[in-house]
Amino acid sequence: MLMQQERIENGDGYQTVERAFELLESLAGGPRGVTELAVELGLEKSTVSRMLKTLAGLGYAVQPEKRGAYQLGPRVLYLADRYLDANRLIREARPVLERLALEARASAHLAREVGSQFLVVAKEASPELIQVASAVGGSCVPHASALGKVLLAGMKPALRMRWLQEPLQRFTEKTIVDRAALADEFELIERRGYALEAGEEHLGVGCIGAPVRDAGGRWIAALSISGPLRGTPFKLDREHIELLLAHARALSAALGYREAPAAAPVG
Amino acid sequence: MLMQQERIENGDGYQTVERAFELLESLAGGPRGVTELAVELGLEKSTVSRMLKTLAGLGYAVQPEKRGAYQLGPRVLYLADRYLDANRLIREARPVLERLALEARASAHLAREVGSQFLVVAKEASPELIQVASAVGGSCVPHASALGKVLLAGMKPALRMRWLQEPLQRFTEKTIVDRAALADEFELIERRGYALEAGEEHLGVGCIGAPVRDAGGRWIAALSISGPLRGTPFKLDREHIELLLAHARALSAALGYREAPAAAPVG
DNA sequence: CAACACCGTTGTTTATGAAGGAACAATACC
DNA sequence: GGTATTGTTCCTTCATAAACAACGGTGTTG
Repeated sequence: MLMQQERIENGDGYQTVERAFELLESLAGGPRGVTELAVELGLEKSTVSRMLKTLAGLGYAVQPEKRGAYQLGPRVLYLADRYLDANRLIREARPVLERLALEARASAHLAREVGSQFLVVAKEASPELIQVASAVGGSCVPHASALGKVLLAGMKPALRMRWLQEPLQRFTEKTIVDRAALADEFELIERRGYALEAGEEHLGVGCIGAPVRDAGGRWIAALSISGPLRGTPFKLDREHIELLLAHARALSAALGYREAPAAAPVG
Repeated sequence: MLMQQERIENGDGYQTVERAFELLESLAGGPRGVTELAVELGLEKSTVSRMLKTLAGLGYAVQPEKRGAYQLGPRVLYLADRYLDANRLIREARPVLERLALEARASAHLAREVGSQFLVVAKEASPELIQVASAVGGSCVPHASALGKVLLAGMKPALRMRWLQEPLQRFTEKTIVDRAALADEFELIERRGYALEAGEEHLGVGCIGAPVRDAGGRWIAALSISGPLRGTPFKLDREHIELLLAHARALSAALGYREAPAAAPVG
């Protein structure tokens, strides 16, 4: 097969499979025609046509009408359904996210460490018209998002180091790129039990993050609410922090975490 | 590449892609090792190992620990999320299914025609311990399930014929395989507005199906409750039929369907 | 109404990239 | 400490996927 295009990262990994998923993820953006996709991905029309036919045969794509455009097929639901079945965290989180988004009038997200990334594994969009865009399955920045900072703060310092080895990218003037300042930040988050982020990743967008604990008390995931800092009811204030913490505690409880009984008041 | 195994259906379709998805769907059943999968699918260990690495690189599989077994990755959630975004029917159906399953104490399903199949596109498991097994993304039998019969009953007779061309498979002694009897059945379903099925596909399992209508009144999907005919509160009785119909009407209304005003009583 | 432009599909050919087989490195288990 | 089993990596080979061009539709336009 002649590869007229540049093949940069071909260390290993099945080229054909990678292309199939590229195609599928393009389809995820809405119905697409063969020619359109071929141009978008720099492939041959015939390749795309045959690939889509394969995907359609498997149910991961559908072609509503003969000789027409393709779109995502319902078989993707099967995989997701099975994934959720195996992940108690996400299953338990769904209703919590729904209530949280509604009450906070902000977008609610759940993230956790998967492989070597921090990924958003569930979300509920804000009921407000204006909301921050995000996608399930996307990754989040370790040092510049409330979700990432909570996940890092919950790790043993040795593990945390491995996440902060690479240079810390600066997204805005508020991004914390100083390692000493970040260390203080983690200490603060661990002590207070929540993280704040105001424009560190995107200017004008704020986020509050809180840990989700498993039965052993470990911080295994992060729950957050986020939204524009102006124009919606969402604010980085005490009320929203308490609301988030309440729901994070509820989710932790659903996972079997029992809070330590409050210390008896002295005297 | 030497294909020592029989390659029966290789008309077209990318072999590598088909294998990748076979692998993924195997993983959907739970964590699997490389060797295990290789045996299960009749592939070479090396092939499976490389394929899984590719899938892991894309996020569709994960290997929780080095040199360990693989499982499904969170990227599958992304595709499903986008699919749902594009499908108002399923989005609106989810809360309806939840309530319906809880109130009927039975499994609730939503099915529709996709490509050339009737597929379950959403479900909510029964709150009862004993429940019928089913999977989102699976297909349902046109002539022997309540879902299938409702979908067929809602079609124009000409279209319906195309679904019933092949010989009608008999699953149990109750399966309707006589075409005249089936025609009567469709007429009945259309008149009553719901379908009953008792052991036609699996002995001991019953199902009630009702149509979901779009704004134009067309039957675009089928909603159902199903469960064992003994051992749970689920029954094929008037109470459950009315419950299902109420939720099906609610879903239709959410999709913009306005019921015709009841005819004024005569006299 | 014919000519055109566009789309998705389908042959055919070729060398590329995936499959095979075996050896390799880690574990876990006697 | 040996042994069995796991997942990974080499290397060779040829079957397979990519390219390219021609085809058969559909809708549009002069």
